[in-house]
Amino acid sequence: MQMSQKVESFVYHFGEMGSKWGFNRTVGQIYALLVVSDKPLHANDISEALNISRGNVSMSIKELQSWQLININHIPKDRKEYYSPKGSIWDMANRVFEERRKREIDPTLSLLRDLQLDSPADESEAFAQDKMREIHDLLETITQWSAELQRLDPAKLNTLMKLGAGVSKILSIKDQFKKSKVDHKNE
Amino acid sequence: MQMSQKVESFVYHFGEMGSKWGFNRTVGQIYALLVVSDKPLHANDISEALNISRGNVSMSIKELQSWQLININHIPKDRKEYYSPKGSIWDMANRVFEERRKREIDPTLSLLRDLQLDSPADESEAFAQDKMREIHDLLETITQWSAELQRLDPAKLNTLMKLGAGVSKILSIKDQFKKSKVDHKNE
DNA sequence: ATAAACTTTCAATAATTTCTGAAAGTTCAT
DNA sequence: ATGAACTTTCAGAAATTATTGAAAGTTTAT
Repeated sequence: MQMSQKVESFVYHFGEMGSKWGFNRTVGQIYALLVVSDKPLHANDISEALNISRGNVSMSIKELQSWQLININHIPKDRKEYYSPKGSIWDMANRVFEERRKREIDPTLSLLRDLQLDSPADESEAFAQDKMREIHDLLETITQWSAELQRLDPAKLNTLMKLGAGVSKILSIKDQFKKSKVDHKNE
Repeated sequence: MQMSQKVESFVYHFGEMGSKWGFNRTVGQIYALLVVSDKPLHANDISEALNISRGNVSMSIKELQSWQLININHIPKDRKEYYSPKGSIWDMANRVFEERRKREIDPTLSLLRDLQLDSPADESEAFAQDKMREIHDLLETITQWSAELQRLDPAKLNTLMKLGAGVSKILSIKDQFKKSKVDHKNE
């Protein structure tokens, strides 16, 4: 399998970035390749296109499955497994956020909760525990927000953004709304 | 310098997690230590508390500076540099988001823009380019949203969350508001 | 100008992560 | 039950990333 110049740039770039997004280079490349392919690919296609060993493809596919990022398809009369990306691009982003949250935020939240449990032994420990609580609260807020954002469908989100209406604008609309209700009462 | 048991757990955990958040173990540990310390620390304090070489402390401090996460303080009559975390916990989170955006999203956006420039050579390239555009749009939306969120002060954000009002709730308020304006007209 | 008290640099080394490929495992048709 | 066509596993090799510590650099006081 030959990649076009464009696809190649994309795939390699995604490989480099992928490692910053929580999975390794190969996993990133494979996923990128699957996303821009107009048909599902089998392991040998992938191994050949990306010049990586068959074993590596197998491991990476497994990793992608653990992130729930791919589907496995079968073609009648063909014993091979064909892989394709699961869901929309928006779904992908959600999965990645979700998975990262599980791996990176949840354990921290749970540790911080534990460390709050018993009371500080002295002044400096009180200070430390206070900071830990701050971080805990922040992480919890972030977690809640991201859950909210995931609940929104992307079309709605996009329309809002395109209108130039950011969160602050929405918040001010909320204020106006409250105000407007008060005005009603005062009429 | 001796760390209390609690601080030690926190610092080591932060070290492990740090590596997932874009900086390495040592950098994470140092930052965590500075955050929970009630006074600024100098390089030897850090080196001793964390059992890492003096050189490593120097490199890591430099890294933290590049993330704009620490302040350098001086104490009269003392030649040493004393380090402390810069800004609030919320500021820290913003810095980390911001820095990661620069390193992880911006380069991708710029590549994807470039790849859109010339028109597809064939059908399959058209498909690929279309997917790339989708990803581009998504990343742009995320970037805009995160910019908006950063503009909000944390207190406001927190109050909103505590009220149980997520984004979707706010959006529905927005709808009600629009509706209410229409009602006015029809009155 | 010197020396003391620091910080920074960087080549060598250590630790960690990723990748390969041969061998073992699985599934299916006959 | 066998073998063909696949996939998975995993020990060792390769690549990458982090750390040390000695030497060089900087700053300040005298």
